Order: sequence, then C-alpha cells, then structure tokens
Amino acid sequence: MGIVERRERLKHQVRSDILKTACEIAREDGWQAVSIRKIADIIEYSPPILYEYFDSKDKLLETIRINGFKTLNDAYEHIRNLYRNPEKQLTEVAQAIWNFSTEQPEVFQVMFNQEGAYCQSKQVYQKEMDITGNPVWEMIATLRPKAAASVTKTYYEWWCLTYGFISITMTTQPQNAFAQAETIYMEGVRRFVRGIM
Amino acid sequence: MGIVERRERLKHQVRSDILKTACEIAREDGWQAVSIRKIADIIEYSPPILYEYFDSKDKLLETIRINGFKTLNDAYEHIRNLYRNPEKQLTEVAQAIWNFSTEQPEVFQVMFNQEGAYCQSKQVYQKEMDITGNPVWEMIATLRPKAAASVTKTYYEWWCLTYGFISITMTTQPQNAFAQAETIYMEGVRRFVRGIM
DNA sequence: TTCAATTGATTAACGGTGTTTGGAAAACTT
DNA sequence: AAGTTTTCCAAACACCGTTAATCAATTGAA
Repeated sequence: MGIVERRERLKHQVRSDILKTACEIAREDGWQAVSIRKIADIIEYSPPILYEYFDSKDKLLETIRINGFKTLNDAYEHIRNLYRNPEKQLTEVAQAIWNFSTEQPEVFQVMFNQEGAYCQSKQVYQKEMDITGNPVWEMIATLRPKAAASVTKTYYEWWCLTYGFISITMTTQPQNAFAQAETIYMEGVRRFVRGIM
Repeated sequence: MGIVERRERLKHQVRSDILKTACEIAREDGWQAVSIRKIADIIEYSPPILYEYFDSKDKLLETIRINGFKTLNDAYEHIRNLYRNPEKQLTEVAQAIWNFSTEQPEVFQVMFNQEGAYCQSKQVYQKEMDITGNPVWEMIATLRPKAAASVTKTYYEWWCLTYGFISITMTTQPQNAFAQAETIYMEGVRRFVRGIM
C-alpha cells in the first residue's frame, strides 16, 4: 500500500511546482507581477490550495530566500572541499555568487528585497551575515588569522564589495555591460584578497 | 487679484503634502504599506484627488526618486564649490551619500527599488550612472586624468563600493552596528581614493 | 441678480490582490 | 455499502490602484 507514499510524493511535487512557478513569473515579468491567483492558475489549482503548502505569500517568498542561501552555502562547501588555498577559495566563492546572481536573478532579488520582491522575514539574512563561522568567514580567517572581530570586519567588507558590484550591475547597468562588469568585479575581488593577506 | 496665486500655492502645498505623507508612511511602516487610499486619508482628501497631481502611483514614486537624485546632485555641486582638492571632494561626497541614506532611508529605497519600494521608470538612475560628466565623474577625472572609458570604469567601481556598503548596512545589519559601519565605509573610501591616485 | 459654465471634490464602481470560511466531491477504510 | 477522511473549490471579505459619473461650489457674463 504505497498510497500514502504516492500522496506524499504528489504533495512534494505540487509544493515545488508552486515555488518554481513563482520564480518563472518573476523572471518573466518581475516580482510585482507574482500573485497567488496567477500561480494557482498556472499549476491548475484554486488559490486556497496554496495555503495548504505555505501559510502566506510572505512564507512562500521566505522559502525561496532560504533555498537561495542554501544553494550558495552548498556552493561554498563544495569549493572548500575542492581547493586548499584560501585565496583560490575566496575568488571561487566570488565567482560562484556572481554566477548565481546572473543565473537566478529573481532568487537573488528575493534574498535581498530588490526590484519589487519583498519578504518580511529578515532573520534569515541577518543570521547569514552575523554568524561567525560560516564558510566564507572561515576562509578569511584562514587567509589571515586574526581576532574574530577583525575577521568579521573583513567579512563584512567582502560582502559589501560583492553585493555592491552585483546589485549595481543587476539594477542599473544595461544588459550588454555584463561581460565587462564581471571582469571588473573579479579584478576587484582579487585586489581585495591580495590586500588583506 | 491674488486668487489665482492663492490657488496655485494651495495646489503646490497639497502636492508636496502627498509626497511628504508617502515618505512618512514608508519610514514608519515600509513602502509596502504605502497606498493611495492611506495617503488620501492622512491629507484629508478622497483618493481620486491624488490623480490630479500624479498620473499614477508609479509616477508619484518616480517624483520621489528624481527628487532624491536631485538632492544628491545639489550636495555634489555644493562640495565641488567648497573644496578644491579632488581627494577631499570625493571623501566628502561619500560622506554626503552616507548621511543622505541614514537621514532619508525611505527615499534611498525608492531610488534603488529596495525593501518593497518599486518604481518602474528606470531611465532615471540609468542616466544618473551612465552620463560621463556628472560631478563625481569629473572629480575622479581630475584626481587621475585618463581616458574617459577609464574614468567611467573607476566611477562604476566607486558606485559599487558606496552602494554595497550602504545597502548591506541598511538591509542586513542591525541598527546598532551603524556607528562602526560608517567608519569602515569611510576607511574603505579613503583607501579606494588613495588607490586610484 | 440671475443664469450658465467652469472648477473642486466626492461617491460608487471595476478589476485585481491576499486570505478565510463552508461545504461539496472524491478517495479511502471498514 | 456505509462511514470516514482527505482533497478541493466557490464565494466572500477587506484592501488595493484607478476611472466614470455626479454633485456642489464658485466664477463670469447677461
């Protein structure tokens, strides 16, 4: 009697369809165009059904945000296992974030409340930023062993550099400027990493 | 017969009341809480009245955005007239932007579509960024006279640095971290300016 | 002063939004 | 086959941006 399992699988499928559909609408027409009713239309269910998977639209966006941070963290771990040199690790991490932001800009927008995306729950990225001991923080600590506060400061500067380049490029630069922007960003990262060694 | 003038003054007053009220609601409860009806309630008019001052909610936000950029540009000009040394000019400009973003965060949010603020019209900041010849661009050109493309690249890097620090601090840092954040930012700016000389 | 015309402001409505409720239909169990 | 559980949706609520129709007041001309 795999009935329960089949149901479980179906539920999981619908849930991920909802998330995927939300992102597709956002990618096509922006987050301000994403509505519960439109998602329901596309997955061919009635609007109330979505509330059996997410308590609210805000919780739905929070899930996308959390998934985004998880994707990035997985990439960090992968890089840490792949390379021993912290300098190489950091530039690879920078490249990973850049790629993520160009491949899934709509997820990046939800992660940081950009371009019409708005999700109330902030503890997600506040934890993401503050926790001393995340992969990137440790890479910096390995690159230049100092007091925790000093590492945290450098980590903060590193995020500002990365976030600034990506956000400015995403929101204010024409599409054709991306190629140059990427090299300028990566130059900046390498300069930064050399600067803190 | 100052009747026409009185009416003109009243119209101007209502218009600026609308803009002010929008910003006040945004500062209090965030931009997602700003609605035409709520503004109308506060200025004690019916909702349709707002459409005699702004074609749409989007145009209203566009006005706030344009005013924000104008405020910054005026500050740039003021600084350029006050100091001769381009290095001093640039650090003062950086400080001016930082102050602006902490004094009027809700305007900064509209200018760059952050935190639930969303305004369609993008040509505003695209022009703001692209035009070679704006005050900051010229300060950089004076600091290090090179080909226009090179100056534009440095200008782009300068904006990314500034935007990254301010946005990350505004959206991901707890309120109490602001004091440190400002000094870290200004250190970063000075290092950047020294780096390009 | 009366009447017409312009203006100022509002009420009511339309289509859209997130969300909740009540109940019907389907699926499963016994 | 009857009873129980689950799945699902139509309808409604309150709010949103926006528009059309209308009412009241003021103005200018007769």
